[in-house]
Amino acid sequence: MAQNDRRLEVSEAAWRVIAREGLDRTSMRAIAQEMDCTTGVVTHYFRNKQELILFALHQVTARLQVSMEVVIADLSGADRLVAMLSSFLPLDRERQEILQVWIAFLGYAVGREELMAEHRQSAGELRIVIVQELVALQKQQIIRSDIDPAIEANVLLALVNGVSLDTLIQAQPLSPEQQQVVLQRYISGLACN
Amino acid sequence: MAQNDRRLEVSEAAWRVIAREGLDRTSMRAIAQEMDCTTGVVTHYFRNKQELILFALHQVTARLQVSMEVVIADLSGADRLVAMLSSFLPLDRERQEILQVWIAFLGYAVGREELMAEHRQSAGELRIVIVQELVALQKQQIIRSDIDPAIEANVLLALVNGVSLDTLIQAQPLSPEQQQVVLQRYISGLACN
DNA sequence: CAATGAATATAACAACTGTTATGATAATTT
DNA sequence: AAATTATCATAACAGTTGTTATATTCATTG
Repeated sequence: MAQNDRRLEVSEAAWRVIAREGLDRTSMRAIAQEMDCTTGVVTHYFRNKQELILFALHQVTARLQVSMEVVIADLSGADRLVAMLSSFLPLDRERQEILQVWIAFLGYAVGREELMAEHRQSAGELRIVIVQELVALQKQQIIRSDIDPAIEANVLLALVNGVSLDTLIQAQPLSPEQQQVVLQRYISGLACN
Repeated sequence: MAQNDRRLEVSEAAWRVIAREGLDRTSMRAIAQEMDCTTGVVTHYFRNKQELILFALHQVTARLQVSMEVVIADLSGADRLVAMLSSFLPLDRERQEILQVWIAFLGYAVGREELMAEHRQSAGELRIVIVQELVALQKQQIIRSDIDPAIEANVLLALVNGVSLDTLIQAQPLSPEQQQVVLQRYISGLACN
């Protein structure tokens, strides 16, 4: 579908501007300039700026979710959980850009309940996936039975988000290898004695 | 000093507007209106908006740091580390607002290296404090000697930031009690066998 | 080929932004 | 008491914003 492709082009141009210049400097005109065209294109595919922002935010979460499902396709056991969570870490340039855009969106959502609700929506969906994974690992007696999946899912996602943030705000951040080690070590701590 | 008091008033008014309406809607006029006065006050105590933003950001981190030092004053051992890190968790309304403002600033700093450098500055200072604390605990043989303080400090701060974020973006977030349990449990895992 | 509609450009709109200059008033200092 | 300065209000500025309307070009369809 060519229409959808063009919408994606606009959305990705928006990403680039956001990561490079910040969300508040990402105007309709700046996005158009990034695409080497005029605002006519942008306004033709998106009614509002809010519709554009929302679409771009959905693209961020959707892309992460797809890349996760690809990675875990042929894995099982604890490795599978590690891979699931690792797929959200900013291990390469693309995911670093996604993280930047995501943080920009999150900051923008402060004081905007409709946008914050979107974040909670996607975070909630992801949380459910993790909960199910933990339940499955418990049934397989791979992780301890005294773990509450409903809580541990929050902790695991918190660890991933925190480690991701670390790469943004720390002058001496964890290296990609260290990030994965941290995650792996924590999860191996959940294993049956 | 009355001058400084008035600057703080402006800064705190800015906080309230940011948490309520978002950073991009926090204009000079909005801040003035929040103080029930005109922009003359705002411009009199701050040259630029950037100077105001930077001052408010400093206030956020400074307030957190002071409250931390108060809490840990008469503590020692592992409890001290737990208390240090807990003081950054959004356990009450005030710290929840601080978190919101902090996230708004962080998102605003994406694409603005000068502002991001400020974040890295304060994060780096905090990290050093944690590293020193870990070294001290190692010397007292309270935590394991195979732990690398330089890395573990990042992990601990990542966990705190992640758990804090959890309360913002999860529909079913960890309760204040659970947040502290998570932290306490992780730190007790660092103890000497 | 004609016609319909999509795709893009251009321009104008009012609203809002940070900044600055200018007054007016109150407080402090000399 | 006079003078100076801090404090605050008001107004105007140029620039930017999202939005909208209109015009033009192009492709598709009947």
